[in-house]
Amino acid sequence: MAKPSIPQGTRDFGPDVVRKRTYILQTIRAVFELYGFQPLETPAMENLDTLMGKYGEEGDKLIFKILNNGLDNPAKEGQIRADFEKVLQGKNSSGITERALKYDLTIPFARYVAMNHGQLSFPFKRYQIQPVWRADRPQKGRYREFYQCDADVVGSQALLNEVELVSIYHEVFTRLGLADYELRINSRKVLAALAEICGGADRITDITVAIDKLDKIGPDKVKEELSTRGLTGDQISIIEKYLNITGTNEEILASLSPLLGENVSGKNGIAELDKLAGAFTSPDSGHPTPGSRLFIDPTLARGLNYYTGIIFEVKAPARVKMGSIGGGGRYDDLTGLFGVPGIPGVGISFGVDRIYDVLEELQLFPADVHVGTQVLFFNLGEAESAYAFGLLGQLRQRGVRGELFHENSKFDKQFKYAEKKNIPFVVIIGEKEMAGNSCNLKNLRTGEQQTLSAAALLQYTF
RNA sequence: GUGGUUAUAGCUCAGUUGGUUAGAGCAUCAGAUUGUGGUUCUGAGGGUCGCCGGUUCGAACCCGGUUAGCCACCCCA
Repeated sequence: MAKPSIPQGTRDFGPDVVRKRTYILQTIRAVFELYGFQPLETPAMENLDTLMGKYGEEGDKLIFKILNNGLDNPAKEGQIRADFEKVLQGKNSSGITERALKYDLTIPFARYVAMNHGQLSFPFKRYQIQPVWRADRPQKGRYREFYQCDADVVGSQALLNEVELVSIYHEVFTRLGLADYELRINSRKVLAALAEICGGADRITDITVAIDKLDKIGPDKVKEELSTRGLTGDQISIIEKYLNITGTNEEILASLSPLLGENVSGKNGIAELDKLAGAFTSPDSGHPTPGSRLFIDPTLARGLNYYTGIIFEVKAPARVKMGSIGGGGRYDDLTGLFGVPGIPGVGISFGVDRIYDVLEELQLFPADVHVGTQVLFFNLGEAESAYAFGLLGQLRQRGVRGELFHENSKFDKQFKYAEKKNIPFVVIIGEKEMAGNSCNLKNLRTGEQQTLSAAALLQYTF
């Protein structure tokens, strides 16, 4: 038997890692609940045609497809060979594969809303915490199986939703100790206006793909790329002006207006950005005030082309080298893809695995995430352990997490077990203590030891 | 999907131009220590050098392939 292994880009999570991940997930879940979102889960796999074509050309390639069963059925051999020929030509492949692992949580959610819109009361606010899969090559901060935590509101056009989602981001990252995260916002309407002015609405993808790379490749390379994508010198010089816009949020908006304000879409986009950023400038509203962490970034584009309004992207603090740890945006008509038009929505996503890596690197996990067992009873022999076992049972009834060491081993070994499991207290009961109905309680963090009566132990606050 | 790089004990890593029986630290186990660990000392176990093939009298080392990790590109959380 060959050495066992797991598929590329997947991971096992040991006890310590699960505890830390749970800490992150619980923090996010608690904030979602705090804002009135309700849980939803969807299957690991979807029908392939639910997913195909929703994530752009690149996205389609990254969908994990599931092979149909029964391909080795001799009776169907001819048909299957013909189907496989189609696959080789990149055509319809339902004879070979018709299911796939889900690629994100937003499209399955849209599919769910489209299927159940008759039963849902709108606006419907749902959160979803589940793994997704991408057939990407693994590297830093990139896995083939990873968790997303999404919160979406559908059935409402109000900008108040965007405001609340910004508050959620702020609340979560503050609770996680990542107070110096950066939340960048932009509007697809502004980008659409830019495209309309520079060669037409259908150029929006060419333009956004190029300008999104600004901070990575620099302005000259961006101009180069725009040129190879067929934009004229005049158009590029408008985009150059657009890219040169910097400053505070107010300054950026003031510079955008003369450039795009004549365009209806541009005007709307600018007004929405203004309203959203302005919602957090009043210090005594009682709500989280992420004003200082909220940056309008005209170069933010985001790849998913179903976004139509405000778009979000969260960047880890600059002191760690990690890309985006969250993102989202408004989409006018996601369920329209599934035959139910007219349901607008807006949502955000947290990338738990990347957040984990960031917290690890910055050592921001609280020390007590590792505490499982609170108290360990030493095993000093048959009679002693039977006595200890009784006390342990009573403590457990009080909700104290405890264990009795499984064997009468050397102290050394029992201490090391406690240390390894990060158990803060041990109880040592020998012949003497048993006879006196007492016990020794040792705090391993401080090294202090006290002798208590059995009754006092049962009342002790661990 | 493209490119670079790495793979030696449970972990972190040495290993000379290719040369006899592949090493260290930590960890584990046993003992010094019969009821108070983390210090110290002594000893022990543990490796088909990622996998497959080739060159060679001889391969951990050179060559080809393959798998996996890491990194970058594309793209993205």
